[in-house]
Amino acid sequence: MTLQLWGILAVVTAEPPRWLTAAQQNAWIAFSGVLIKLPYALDADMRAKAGFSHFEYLVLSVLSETAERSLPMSRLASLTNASLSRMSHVVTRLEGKGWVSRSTSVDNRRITRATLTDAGFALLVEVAPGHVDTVRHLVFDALTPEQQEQLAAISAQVLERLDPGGEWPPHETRRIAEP
Amino acid sequence: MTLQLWGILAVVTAEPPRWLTAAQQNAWIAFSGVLIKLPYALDADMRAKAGFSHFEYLVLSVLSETAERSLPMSRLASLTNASLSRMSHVVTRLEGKGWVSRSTSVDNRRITRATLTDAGFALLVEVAPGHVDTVRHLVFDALTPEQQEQLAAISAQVLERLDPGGEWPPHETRRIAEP
DNA sequence: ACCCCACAGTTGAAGCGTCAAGTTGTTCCG
DNA sequence: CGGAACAACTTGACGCTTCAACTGTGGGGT
Repeated sequence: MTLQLWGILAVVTAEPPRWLTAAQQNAWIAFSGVLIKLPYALDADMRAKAGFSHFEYLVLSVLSETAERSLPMSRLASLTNASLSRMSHVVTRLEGKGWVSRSTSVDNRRITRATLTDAGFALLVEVAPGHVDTVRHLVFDALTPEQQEQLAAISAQVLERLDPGGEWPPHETRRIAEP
Repeated sequence: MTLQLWGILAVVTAEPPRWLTAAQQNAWIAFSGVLIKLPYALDADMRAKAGFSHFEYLVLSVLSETAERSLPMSRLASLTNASLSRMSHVVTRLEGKGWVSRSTSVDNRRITRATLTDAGFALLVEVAPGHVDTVRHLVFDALTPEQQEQLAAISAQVLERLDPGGEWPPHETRRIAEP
């Protein structure tokens, strides 16, 4: 097992500025390992099984859960924690592969809706169970039911710290007010 | 708070292939939010405070913890969970900024050692306390001591799943044996 | 000695995400 | 009703990571 020294500087400066406790250091070393490896593993799994990224899967998946299988770009972006710009690029790619189509909304022509095509939906049905298996295998099978609940609670509390109001995608273009 | 529907396909296929329980879904939705937002937050914090990425900080930090403030490239890569290629590029950049220097080892000329310069070390001393503050603020201050230990245990168990033997960087170039 | 192969690292192109700057379209408001 | 402000996107360039190929070195075998 490769040791992971994790952003904790061994040199203790003169005035210790509220350092981490030993227990916290242990927790942090292990946790940050998970933060790196788990997303990588999920992505690699997706690419191997389906030939596209975990994020693309997520986008298709979110679309599939809506009634019309379609969403405005900005809603899709915020649901997947992505910037609008990123979503635009991703949808362009997905469009190229024929899994999603774009269309401007009739009632508000600023809005572009991304819609899951039948091909995209079929793909998803094929791939989803395997992905769920992977998640279960990598995460939940390693944990007791109590730990699963602990994880939920811990995650919720940390999320609240990360994103108190709930607004996420680091704010997009905002025109500067000229004096 | 934006709801995050998380890779869980609403359409239940004919034969449910061992789905996730409701509790597991809750845990997964929250946890995957953390998986996305926390790395982003750490990186953003680092860029704002120091002008470089969290990963670069990590590299400098790991070097600073060694006796000689230097490591072979491959060791540095595996300690930071990076590929050798990535590390090579990163060290090139860090070298350009004057924080790290490269030198080929005398006893084994295949080996390149990356060494933290005095400037790099000074930088680290300046930046580290603020980073630790951020980690504590975003993670540990949100948790009770018991939860901190739970997080450590959960992380360790998941890590073992992700990386049973401990070998990580998804294997680099391996020359193909011709028949 | 010689050859083969594994090891350690580098390099360049391709892919994806971010950032800043556009383009339309809509609303607010005097 | 006319323009300023803003909202919803798109686009292009740039930076970082990965991937595949490449260079150079160090052991073994035979």
